[in-house]
Amino acid sequence: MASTPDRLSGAGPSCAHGRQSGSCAECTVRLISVCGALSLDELTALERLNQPLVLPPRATLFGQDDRATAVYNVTKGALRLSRLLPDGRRHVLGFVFSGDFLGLALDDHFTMSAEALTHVQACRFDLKAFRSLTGAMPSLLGALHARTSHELSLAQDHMLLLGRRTAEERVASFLLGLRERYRRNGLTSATLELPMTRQDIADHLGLTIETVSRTFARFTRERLLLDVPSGVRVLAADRLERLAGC
Amino acid sequence: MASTPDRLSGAGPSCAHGRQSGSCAECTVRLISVCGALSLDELTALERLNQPLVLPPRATLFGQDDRATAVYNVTKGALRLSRLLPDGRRHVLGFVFSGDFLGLALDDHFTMSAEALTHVQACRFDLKAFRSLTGAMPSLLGALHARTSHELSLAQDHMLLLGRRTAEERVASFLLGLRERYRRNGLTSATLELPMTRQDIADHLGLTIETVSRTFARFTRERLLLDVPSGVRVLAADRLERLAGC
DNA sequence: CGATCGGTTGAGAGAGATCAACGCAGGTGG
DNA sequence: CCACCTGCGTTGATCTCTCTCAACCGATCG
Repeated sequence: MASTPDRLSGAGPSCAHGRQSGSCAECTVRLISVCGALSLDELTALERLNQPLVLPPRATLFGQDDRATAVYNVTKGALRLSRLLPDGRRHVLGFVFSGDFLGLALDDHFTMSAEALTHVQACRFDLKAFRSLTGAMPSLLGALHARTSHELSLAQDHMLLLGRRTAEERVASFLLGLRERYRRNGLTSATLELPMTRQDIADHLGLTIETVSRTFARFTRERLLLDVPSGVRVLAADRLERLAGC
Repeated sequence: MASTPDRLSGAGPSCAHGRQSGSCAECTVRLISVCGALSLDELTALERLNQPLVLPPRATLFGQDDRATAVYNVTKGALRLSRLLPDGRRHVLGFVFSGDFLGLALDDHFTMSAEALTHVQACRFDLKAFRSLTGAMPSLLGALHARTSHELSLAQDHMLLLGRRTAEERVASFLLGLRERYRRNGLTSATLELPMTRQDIADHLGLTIETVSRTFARFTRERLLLDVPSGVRVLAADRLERLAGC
């Protein structure tokens, strides 16, 4: 089946997605991104700093403990944010999609790595230049702060999930959260693309790959999900919501 | 249960408490707080907004879903930040001590409640006034952003703990984290005050009260800790660190 | 065609949850 | 002063959900 909008941006023939060819003002992700907080003048200033980049799947945008020299705005594709422990255990902090901003580090060093799950397009901004820009643009700083606060809130939700929820609730909640996110980004398809592996999901939900696999299998067996290539289709969102437990 | 023994008692500005006698410039927690980012002039402007308040133990500073009308800077005591789920499960997001700033909400509504564990003193700032102040003071906004970013980073650490660590590692890591925190606040005693209950710790670490109690008992049995009134004394920080696993 | 990777499934084990009993301190009221 | 209650913590016995270990499948690739 030829699925509807394939990934997160239109992929139209005009190739006007992302920022590769058009200007920031025409950017498809502008309104859902931090850039949306800027005036046209400010946008132009920001645009001068933009160094467009593309990444193939599996490429690393930045690594844990790397020196932070830039911030990024993703315009196409998906990335995985993860932390590795000395003993090999891994935690996937989350996934990053079109319109998401990333790269803010505490003390000029990243505490996580970002790896492309798909073909990725992003705007790169040199950190120093970006810093001086935020200094001159309170609205940009405000937008960044709002975004960070929002992420903190999401992190708190996730802590509750990790600390108090069963495997079933975690997977259901993950799927619904992803759906909601795609929806906010303009993708309303019932088919959930899952660019990440089962292992990624497991490391995100604090489970093992086997438990994730079994839970997906059970959901499919119980007609909550339908397996489709490169993702799943949600058949019974209401029942899934009940399972997720709020 | 949601019974609140003492609701935030009206603390008149004339009362001799809060950060009362001294000025912000002399405040003991200034240097470890957001106020540290301000110039003296800015500090004076902030100080005019300050409504000092005190809370007895068990009092609620603000409740989950309350309308956010103020932000706070804790100058004395400890509070617990928690979220309650419809089904009764609770998650303790963390604990707040002297020098900590709290009250930032996403959309003017809190997503958590804050309850005093001890006698608490805090500076209250009306949200509207505080907002207009941050608008005029980029340095304050920057300090807030830095703080939120730091909290996000802590939340990410905690996610890893909740998702991938054993009960023993969680408790050890909790104790060391608390010790480090006290230390940064100038408290170097080997005795760790534990103003929170075992249940609070359990809800913070994603464990049950029984598991927390058993783990404390094991640590005591193995001479890692010594029970003292209202806390513990760390006897073997090195071994505790090994148990915490980085 | 073997090798590798991602995913699935089964059997058994174990860490932590659950259920239950009990101890102790502080408060309250007779 | 004692009886009673409540909140907090500890400890024991048992259960169960998830992990661990292992085998296997299909797709992809050099």
